[in-house]
Amino acid sequence: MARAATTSDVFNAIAERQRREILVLLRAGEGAVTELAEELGMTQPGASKHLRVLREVGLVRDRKAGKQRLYGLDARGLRPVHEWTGGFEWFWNESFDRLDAYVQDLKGASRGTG
Amino acid sequence: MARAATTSDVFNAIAERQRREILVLLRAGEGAVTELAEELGMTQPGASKHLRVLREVGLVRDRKAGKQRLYGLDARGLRPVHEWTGGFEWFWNESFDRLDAYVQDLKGASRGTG
DNA sequence: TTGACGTATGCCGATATAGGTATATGATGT
DNA sequence: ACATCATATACCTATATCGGCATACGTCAA
Repeated sequence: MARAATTSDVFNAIAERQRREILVLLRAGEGAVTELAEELGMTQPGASKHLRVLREVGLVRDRKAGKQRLYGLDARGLRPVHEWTGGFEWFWNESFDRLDAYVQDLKGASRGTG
Repeated sequence: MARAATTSDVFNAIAERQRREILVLLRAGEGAVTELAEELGMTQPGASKHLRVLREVGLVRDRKAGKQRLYGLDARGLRPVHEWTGGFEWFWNESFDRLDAYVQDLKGASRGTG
């Protein structure tokens, strides 16, 4: 079995750095495919394919504007990712409470582990 | 070119559902490979491979405990993901300010887009 | 219709994956 | 050393990727 499709999940969609960069760019406002491609230093088909993935997971919307097709951010799909990682916030905030002793334990027990 | 390695990035590492489930399980405390494999309904080698990925990106630490090898959560690596997605929080919280008009615009302009 | 522009898709090659099975490695106890 | 248990790795198959190039598709203007 191969890795899950990039379109199966927002997690998979944003695993690609270029796609994350596209999303960041789109925070500034809508952009046409060619613009985005140029700003990210990739080919037009490349940008188009990435935008397709982002569109299929709902992170991006498009509208026609003359000959162009403007892509705009719809970041609501990122919320689950934010919340999921937020479920671990405790583990890096309170890392001096319970976690600290645990980490010390790890370090003492196996020195050349990581 | 293929997709980036799962070990290249925390984003890539957590793109896999089973790995996310492992992390969730480990919130309850350390666990041995066999335990995790059983709880997640996967084979021991399968769990071991996923744990290897998580270890290589630093989301998990291991320590020897007798014959067993206990894996523990080190969720600090999830913080960048949380913060990155947090950079888009504005876009789902204030979606009635600037974004709303924009989305309406999208809906009106292209009905059968998605 | 023709032309020009913008975008999407098809095909290809190379690569890294996830899952399974068998087996090697490591650690413990006798 | 040996047997036993726990874990990691090697090998395999099938698959989905990402990137590039060529080209089809869509849209607008004359």
